[in-house]
Amino acid sequence: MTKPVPRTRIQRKNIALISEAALSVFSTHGFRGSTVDQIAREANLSKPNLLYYFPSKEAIHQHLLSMLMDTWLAPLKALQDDGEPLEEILTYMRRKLQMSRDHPRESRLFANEIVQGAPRIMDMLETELKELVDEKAKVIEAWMAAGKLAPSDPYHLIFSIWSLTQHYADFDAQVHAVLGPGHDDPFPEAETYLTTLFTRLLQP
Amino acid sequence: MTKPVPRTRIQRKNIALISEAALSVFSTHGFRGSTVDQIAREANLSKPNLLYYFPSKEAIHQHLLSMLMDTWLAPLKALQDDGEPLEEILTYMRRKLQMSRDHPRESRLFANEIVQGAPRIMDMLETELKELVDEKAKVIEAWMAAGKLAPSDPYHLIFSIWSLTQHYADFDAQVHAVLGPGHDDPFPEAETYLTTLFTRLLQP
DNA sequence: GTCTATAAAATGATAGAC
DNA sequence: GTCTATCATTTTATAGAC
Repeated sequence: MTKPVPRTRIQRKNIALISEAALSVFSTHGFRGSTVDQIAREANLSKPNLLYYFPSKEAIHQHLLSMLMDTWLAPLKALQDDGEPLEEILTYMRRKLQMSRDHPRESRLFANEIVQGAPRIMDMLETELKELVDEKAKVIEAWMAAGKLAPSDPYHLIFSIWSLTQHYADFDAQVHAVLGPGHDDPFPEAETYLTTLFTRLLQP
Repeated sequence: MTKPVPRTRIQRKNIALISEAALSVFSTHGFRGSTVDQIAREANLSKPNLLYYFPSKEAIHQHLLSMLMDTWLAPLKALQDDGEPLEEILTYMRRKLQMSRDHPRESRLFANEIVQGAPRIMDMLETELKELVDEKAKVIEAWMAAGKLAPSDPYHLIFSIWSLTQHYADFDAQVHAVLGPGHDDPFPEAETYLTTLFTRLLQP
């Protein structure tokens, strides 16, 4: 589905250029709403030249999604079995919030795909993502059973961290519309708010 | 932008048919990802017949968005100044969660639009929505100042209710992928989880 | 590797008969 | 009001020169 590993310097450079441009375009307009022309312009390449590196629009999209899946899952992977429970959860939340701030396009790329039923990514959700969440849910459950965290549903706890942190990237347009033009960067306030929220929820 | 008020019975029926079909299609594929043909098929009308009732694809989309904005805002409008503060917030959360369960297409219609930068709806967000949130944020702030709720940021409190409840509609595909095929309806668990969350956060 | 030109299909919208 | 036929444009993708 994706191109073989790039060999030459020029191939690496152009594939990186295309990936960067495609991330901007797909995250803003969704898969169907994006055109190869748009991506080519954004990458400063001609359309046929772009299609020399990827066989189709779908291949670019697939390449992006699988390339970014690791970044997407890294914060949850970093949740440490042997850490201090509440601090581990708060650190996970903060890393996710930081990703929303630093990589909003990546977040919206996945958001677009999932809101539309995840047709091109369902496989990865049912395998990679589910297995990771199952594993970490067990860790959280053990913490709760040991009385180190107040009891609640570990799956919905993870969903709530996703939704609360990704909201500031995915629904950025709405957040800014509601807070108004005079408002500063909402992320510092969000971090304070979410720290309080999870501390009060989880402190035994 | 939208058609004038329908006069005859047949007009009312067909406009309702088209709106229903368009809601399904737009909420699943986004504006650009949807085709007039798809909507027409879903409504059991020919494409020219559909375009007899609406001048363009964009007009159908606009019609839907403004028609549904009231439903979308109703739960927050119902937040009562003179109610018991924690109960009012919990009731608002439950109504939003119920909307995610009963009207997931409406939720995804707005989610698609906002994730893509809200190009066709920004006006409403900056006026109608902002004014309503400003008003209710003041009510919540007054409750906190009076010691009836634990202090926190009222805007981010509202954002958190939106993100947590809409997550179960907008990211439904992911929720089901992670919970697995053997899992029941996640809404009852979600309601329990979110009740605990907001109670622990807000109880003075 | 990159370009111009263009094929082939999809899509939004209209004309005009009934 | 509804249909068939069709136009105009956009869009994905390819051919072939350089």
